Amino acid sequence: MDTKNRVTIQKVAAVAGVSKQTVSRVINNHPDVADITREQVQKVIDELGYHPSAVARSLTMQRTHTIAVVTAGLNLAGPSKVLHGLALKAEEAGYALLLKNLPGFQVEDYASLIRYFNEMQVEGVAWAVPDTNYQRLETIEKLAKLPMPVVYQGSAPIEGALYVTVDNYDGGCRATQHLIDQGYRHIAHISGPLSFGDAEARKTGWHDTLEKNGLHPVDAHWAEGDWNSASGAEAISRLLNTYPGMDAVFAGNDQMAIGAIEKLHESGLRVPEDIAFIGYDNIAESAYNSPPLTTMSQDFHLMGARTIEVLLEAINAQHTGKKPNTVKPVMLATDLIVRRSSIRTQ
Amino acid sequence: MDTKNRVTIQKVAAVAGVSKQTVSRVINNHPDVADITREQVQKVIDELGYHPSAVARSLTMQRTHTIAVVTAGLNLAGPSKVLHGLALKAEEAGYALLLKNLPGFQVEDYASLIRYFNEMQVEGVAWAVPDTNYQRLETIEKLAKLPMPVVYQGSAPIEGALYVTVDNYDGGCRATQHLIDQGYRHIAHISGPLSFGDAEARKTGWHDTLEKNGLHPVDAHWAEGDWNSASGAEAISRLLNTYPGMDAVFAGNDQMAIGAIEKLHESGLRVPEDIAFIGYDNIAESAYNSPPLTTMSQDFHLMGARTIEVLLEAINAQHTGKKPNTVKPVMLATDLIVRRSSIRTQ
DNA sequence: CTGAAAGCGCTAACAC
DNA sequence: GTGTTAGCGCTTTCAG
Repeated sequence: MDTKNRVTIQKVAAVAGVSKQTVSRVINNHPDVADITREQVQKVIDELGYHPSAVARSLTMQRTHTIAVVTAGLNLAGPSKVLHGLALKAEEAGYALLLKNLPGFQVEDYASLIRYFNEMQVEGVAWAVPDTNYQRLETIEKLAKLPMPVVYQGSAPIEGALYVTVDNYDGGCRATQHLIDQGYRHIAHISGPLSFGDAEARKTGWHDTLEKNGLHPVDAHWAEGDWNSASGAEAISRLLNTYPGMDAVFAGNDQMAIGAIEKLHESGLRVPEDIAFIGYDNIAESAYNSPPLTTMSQDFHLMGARTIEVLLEAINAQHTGKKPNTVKPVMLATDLIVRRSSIRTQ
Repeated sequence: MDTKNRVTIQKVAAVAGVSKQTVSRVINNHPDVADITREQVQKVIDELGYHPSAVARSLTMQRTHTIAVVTAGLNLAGPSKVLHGLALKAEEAGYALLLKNLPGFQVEDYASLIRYFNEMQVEGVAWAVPDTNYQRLETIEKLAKLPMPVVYQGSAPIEGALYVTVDNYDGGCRATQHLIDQGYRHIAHISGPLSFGDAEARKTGWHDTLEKNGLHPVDAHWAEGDWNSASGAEAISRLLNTYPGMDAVFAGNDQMAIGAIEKLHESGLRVPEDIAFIGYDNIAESAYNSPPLTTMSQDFHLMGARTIEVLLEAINAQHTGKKPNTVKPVMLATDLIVRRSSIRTQ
C-alpha cells in the first residue's frame, strides 16, 4: 500500500531508542551487541515490518550480488532448461538473477547490453544465447571491455574466454558411428540451420565420420532444417529425391527427426525397417515416439548449473584479487541413448 | 577490470570542469543546458566510459523499475513460454526482470519470498507458478500485505486479485464436445495431476460435458498422469482394463496423449480407427505425431505478455495515485485444433 | 558494547 | 544556464 512510507533503519532506531548502527549490527548478526539490546531491536523490527533496503546496501557496499543472464529462444526446450539450471544454482548461491531475453538469436545492439550491465552493476554475466552466424567471436570481443566476468554457455570452446559447453562435434561423430556400427552404409543428415554453431559442428561430425569409414558424403546426402518438426518433414521429402538409396538418417535434433519420421509413415515407409533414425537432445517426447527415438542426450540443466559455478568462481577471484586464470572452462559430454528407431532389423 | 575505480558523476564533473548537477542534466536530457556545455560534458562521458549507477539512482528516486517474476518448472514447455512472453514485454516497457525460479511447484517459504520482494524493492510481482494443491488462495493471502501489486498468471479466476488466466474448464468442455460431435460415445480421460488446478478444471469440463450429453462418466473412465509421456502410456494401459469399451480419449496435455498413443501402437491398436484422441496445449510436436494430434491450443506467449501489461497498469495506477480498481483481470480462450487423431473414420 | 560522523552516487529544490 | 545544499538508507571507520 504505502510505498511512500518505507520503514527505514533510522525509524527502527528511533523507536527502539538506539542508534542506527546498533540496528545495523542486529540485522547483520554482528556479535558485539548486548543480548537485551538485540532482543529489543528485533522486536521493533518485527513490529514495524522493517526490511533493509538492498538498494541502499548495494550503494554502500559496492556489491549487488546480482548476475545478469542473457538468453534467446526461451520458447525452445534447450535454452529454457539451461535457464532452469542457471536459476536454481544462482538462487542456491544467494545471487539474484537479472533476466535479459533477446527477441531473436541475432544480437542487434551490443552497446545497449553493455550499458545495461554497467548501469545495473551486475557482478557477472551468463551468456546463454545460442551461437548463430559465428557471432560468438564478435560477442566476446565486444564484451571484453566489461568490468565484470562473462561466462559463455554453449557452442564451441573459445580461446581466452570462460565457457561451459558441450562437444557437438564429438556428438555428431558418435551419432553417425552408431548408425555405421548398426550396419547402415547410406547415412543422410538433416542439419539444423547452419548459421547455428551447434548445427554446423554436428554436421561436420557426420561428414568426417563417414569419410573416416570410407563412405563419401556429398551434398545430395544432407538437407537443412530450422530445428522444428515441420522442417524435418520437408527435409526428408527432399532427401527421398536426392538420396533415394539412403537407409539411415542422423537428424540434428529430435524435433526434426520426429517430423521426418511422421512424414515417412505417411509415405508408407517404416522406421527403422526401411530407414533408421537417430536424433539429438533426448527431449522427453523422443522416448514415446513411434518408434521410440535413438538420440544423443545432453544435460541442459547441468550446463546451466555449471555455468553459474564457473561464473561465481570468476567473481570470487576478482573480488579477492586472485589471478583469474585459476578458473577453468568446462566441456561436457553427450550420451548415446539407443532406442528402437536405429536398431538394425534385417 | 577495475571494479574499484568506477567512474562517477563527480569525476566526470571534475574533468569537464562543471558541477555534477550539470552532468546529471546532460545524462537525463534536461533542456536547461547550453549546447556547448552539453557537448563538452558528453565528450568527457564518452572518453571516460561513464555509466550512471542504477543503484544510486534507485536510491535517490525511490524507484527501481524492476519487476520480480516467480516461476516453477521452467524445464516444462508451458512455464518457459510464458516466461518468454513476460521477458519480452518487460524489456519493451523498460523494466528489468528479477527471476525467482522455485525448485518445486509447492511454495515452501513465503516469508523468504516476501523478504526478497521487499528488500529488492521490486515495483511489482508476476506470479507465474502453476497452481497446485489449491495453494493459490493461500498464496494470495500471504502476499496480500506486500506494498507492491501482484498479478497471478494461470489457473482459475480469483476474486479480488489481479490475474491473467485461461479458461481450462471451458477448454475441457470443448475438447470433450468435439469428440462427441465426431460421434464417439465412450470417452475416457487421462488427467494431469489433480493437485494442479489446471488438471482439475479440465477434468471437470470433461465430466460435466459427458453428463450434459447423457453419457455418464464413472471412476473407471479416467486415470491420472503426471503430465509426462511416460505417465500417459501407463494411464492408457490401466484404462484398457478398466474401460475396455472406450472409443476415444481426452488427454490433459499433448505429452501424455503422445505417450498413450505410442503405447496403443505397441499393442497393435490404431489411432483414431480403434481409439480417437484429443490432447491439450498444442505443443510443436503434436502436429507431427503419428497420427497428427487434435488438441486445444493456448497462447502461452500472449499470457506472459498480458501479465506484464496488467502489472504495469497496476504499477502506474499506484504511482500516480489512481484507484487501482480500474485495472481489470484477463481471461483468455483456447482454440480447438483439429487433426487426424480425432477424425471419425467409421 | 554503543554512538557520531562520513560517504557510497545520484537527483530535487532552490539559489544565483 | 549553472552551482550549492540536502538527503535517499545503509555500512564503515573511529571514539568513547
